Amino acid sequence: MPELPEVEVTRRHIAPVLVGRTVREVRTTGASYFFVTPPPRLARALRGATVEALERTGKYLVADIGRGRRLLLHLGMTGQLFSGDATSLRLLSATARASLSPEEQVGFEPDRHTHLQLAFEDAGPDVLFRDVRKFGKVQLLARGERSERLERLGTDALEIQGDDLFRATRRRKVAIKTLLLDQSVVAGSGNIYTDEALFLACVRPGRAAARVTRAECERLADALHRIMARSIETGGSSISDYVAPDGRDGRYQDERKVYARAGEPCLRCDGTIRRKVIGARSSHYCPGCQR
DNA sequence: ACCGCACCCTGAGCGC
DNA sequence: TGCGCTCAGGGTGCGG
Repeated sequence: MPELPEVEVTRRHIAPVLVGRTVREVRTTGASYFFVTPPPRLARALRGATVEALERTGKYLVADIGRGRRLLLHLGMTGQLFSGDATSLRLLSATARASLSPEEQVGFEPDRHTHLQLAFEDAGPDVLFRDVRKFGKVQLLARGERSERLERLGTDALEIQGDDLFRATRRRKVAIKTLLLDQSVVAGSGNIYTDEALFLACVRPGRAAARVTRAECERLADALHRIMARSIETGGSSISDYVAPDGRDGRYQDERKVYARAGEPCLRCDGTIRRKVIGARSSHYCPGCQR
């Protein structure tokens, strides 16, 4: 489940493989929910284009493909953007994984979940975008075309200040967890890191947003920065499908304190981590430390 | 304006 | 062995 840190790690790995290269050939799967821009039009625009830059905004990757055009990429829940020479068992189904050792899997054969494949004019590796559940998105923006998706986004999670959070929470009855997941408030937040930030800031996820104090908002902003910066350093969390573009797994999942630890002991007090559904998302917290 | 919820999609894991 | 069920939770959009 890629959140800001996974998207940023992806950007840092894939930018050197993408920027400065000219697309020779584009392969796509058929029209679907995944393609905001219909595949034929996307392929026409990308062929011959040179990638000038790759930036991140919230969970979106935005590629400058020249002549004012931009390519928007979102990894959704199961999106994997990687280089054709990557090696990772995580790129395979569990059944295929069970029958192969890491040494046996070299490179990657595009499967039916590989929706976009770019080959380049130089002899270097292809760039592939695979997404099993197709919650990801690919969208071409023409010169000067505005993007509602990008305009909707709030302050980047790495930049957000306690005061921004405090103002956003006033008179809001929703759970603080739900508000933190709102991309128009905190761009780049996701289920794992909001749970971790709420734990670090000692705020219970189900509490009404309006009841969170200014001091707690300060702690939450600080916690988001620290947790996400640390996750980027360690290569992100590889809990289910996430894999870095070089095929390596992240290691942040080893540092998480509450996410997917229901029933296990709290690392700060003698309590037990609990799981509760808030806003249709599972939340993990320590009832002892988080008030 | 705000809130809760259904929906998009596929695969893993479970009970029977 | 396989069927049917639930769960995963990113984002959008709709009805109340």
